[in-house]
Amino acid sequence: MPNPKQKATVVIYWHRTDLRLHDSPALQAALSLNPTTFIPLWTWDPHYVYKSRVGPNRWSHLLQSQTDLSKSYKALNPHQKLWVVREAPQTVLPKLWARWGVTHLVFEKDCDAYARARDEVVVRLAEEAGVEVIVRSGRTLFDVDEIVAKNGGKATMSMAQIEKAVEKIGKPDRPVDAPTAIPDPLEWDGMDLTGVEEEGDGVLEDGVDVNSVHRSGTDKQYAGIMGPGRDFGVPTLEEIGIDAGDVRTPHCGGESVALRLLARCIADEEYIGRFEKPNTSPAAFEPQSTTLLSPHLHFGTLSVRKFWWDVQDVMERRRKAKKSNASIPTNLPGQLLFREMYFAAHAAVGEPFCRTYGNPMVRFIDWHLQSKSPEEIAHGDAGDKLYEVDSDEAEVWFLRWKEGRTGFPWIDALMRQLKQEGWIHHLGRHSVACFLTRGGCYVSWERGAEVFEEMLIDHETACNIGNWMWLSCTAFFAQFYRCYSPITFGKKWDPEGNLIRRYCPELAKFDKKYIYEPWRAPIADQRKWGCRVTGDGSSSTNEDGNIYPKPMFDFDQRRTICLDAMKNAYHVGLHGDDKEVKDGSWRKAFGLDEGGKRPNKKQKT
DNA sequence: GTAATGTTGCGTAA
DNA sequence: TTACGCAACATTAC
Repeated sequence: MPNPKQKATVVIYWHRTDLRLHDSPALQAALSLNPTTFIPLWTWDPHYVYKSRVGPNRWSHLLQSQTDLSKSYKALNPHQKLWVVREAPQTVLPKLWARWGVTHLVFEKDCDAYARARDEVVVRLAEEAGVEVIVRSGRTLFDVDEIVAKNGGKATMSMAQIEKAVEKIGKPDRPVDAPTAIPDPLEWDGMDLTGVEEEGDGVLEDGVDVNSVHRSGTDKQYAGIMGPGRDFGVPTLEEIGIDAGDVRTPHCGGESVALRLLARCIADEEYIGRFEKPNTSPAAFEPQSTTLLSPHLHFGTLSVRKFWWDVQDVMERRRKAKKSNASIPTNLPGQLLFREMYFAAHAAVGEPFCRTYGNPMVRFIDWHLQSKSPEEIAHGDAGDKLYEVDSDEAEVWFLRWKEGRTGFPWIDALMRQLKQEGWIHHLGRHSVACFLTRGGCYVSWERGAEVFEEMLIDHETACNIGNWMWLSCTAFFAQFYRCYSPITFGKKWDPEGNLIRRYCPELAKFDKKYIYEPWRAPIADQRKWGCRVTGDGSSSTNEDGNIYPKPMFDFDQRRTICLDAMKNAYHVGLHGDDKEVKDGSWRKAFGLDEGGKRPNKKQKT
């Protein structure tokens, strides 16, 4: 119990990447302060909420996770909840410290580039205000800064490197217990922030207005600092301005869901022990072939260390029973190590990690729809598009890819599953990413990463960017001659085409002989099966009834063109931080004309 | 320096 | 089902 003679200990626990109570080292550190007052807080983060595009499915997942956490707090202490404050942390936290008499700020370490910049500001302001800051690692198996240090300060670029680096650190810590009691917040009069939103204008010292979107008037998300009910409640979809009908994912968020899901996976010891990612089917749905735990790792509704150790314990029991386990990197612990690898690479490179421009670790390729430079965008010279439209044809391909109307059913089914449900299997992501970049459209991986960022419920910046680099052969992986076919690859897993029938229902009656290449079906059969293959997919019916688009290009032709172009780009050998990339002279190195168009000549081999 | 290796390719032959 | 050529990258082990 707190000693009444001592100064009150008023602790804000700032939830960000950790919407859970179980195995949270930072939460444990906060509670071990033995607070007289404890305030579990969520601040509306302008980066998460506005800058990055978040689709309805991920929004829904976030709000479900917050609701679940809030309930768990309430179950431990009826006066408690997750207190949601609708303002950017950099501007609102100092106001809260003053108003609530805060002595300590505690949070889980976040090494994403934008988060580090944000947290540096917050920590500096806390020091100025005399608030003690406590930070603990817990989002990853290891402190990623320590991984980077053990890798010689360099980005971890391969499984071998990450394995060596973590070997030097040892085993991840075992999970810590969830709290069994939570101290009270302030009395309501103390919590009430009436008038606080008017204090200050929300602009940081360097002139950056982190709350501009709040006040823009075009966004409904800011209904006062305490929310429309003036009770710090978790926002509703309506408050965010999302139509509930747009939330179509069947996957649910929240710590309690995560722990149930994990327990169900762990109970199947054969599945856990023998799991090998490349042997799980990208075409499986209901049930999917993998664990579906990735969204919970993203929101921190599941502790990655609990996942790791629950799996390790199963494998240990199997070893003792003389049963064999799959090994790194294809097994479950291997999957978690890939996550560490991408986090550590992001931590080592910092802000340029998320793009090509200025990024030393990424190859520069003469993609279509290349990103404009940050300077152009910052100066407002970029116009309405943040990428260069060097080819109208490629932009059409990109939009058709995004909307799932390429005319290749395997690609379209996956992209429609992604849009509807916010999740597709890892190998499905490989298929569509290869198709958009080096194995079809030759469109910049950055365009694809943006679409995934918007649509995936498990979107994790480091993993998403890293995987797009991998698939586009710009970093981590270089065997660009291994190209996924939009026809063969799916067929290998799903010869009946059940995934296609599910997500492209207009093709549901097609014979399996044509399901991956419906344009080859005779017209009479197309009529019989109730869907004509014609047009570009801009509408789903015509006077003949249902229609499905013709393929938007000859894949074999495009594969050859892309392969030659990749060979040439590797020969040119530029990287994101080379001066030719910064000053635009890369076009000359690639033999492109002034308008950036490709001359019709054979590429150098 | 050379050879082996790298979570997850495809098409063809046996 | 397995093996190999395809045309060939980067890293690591030796």
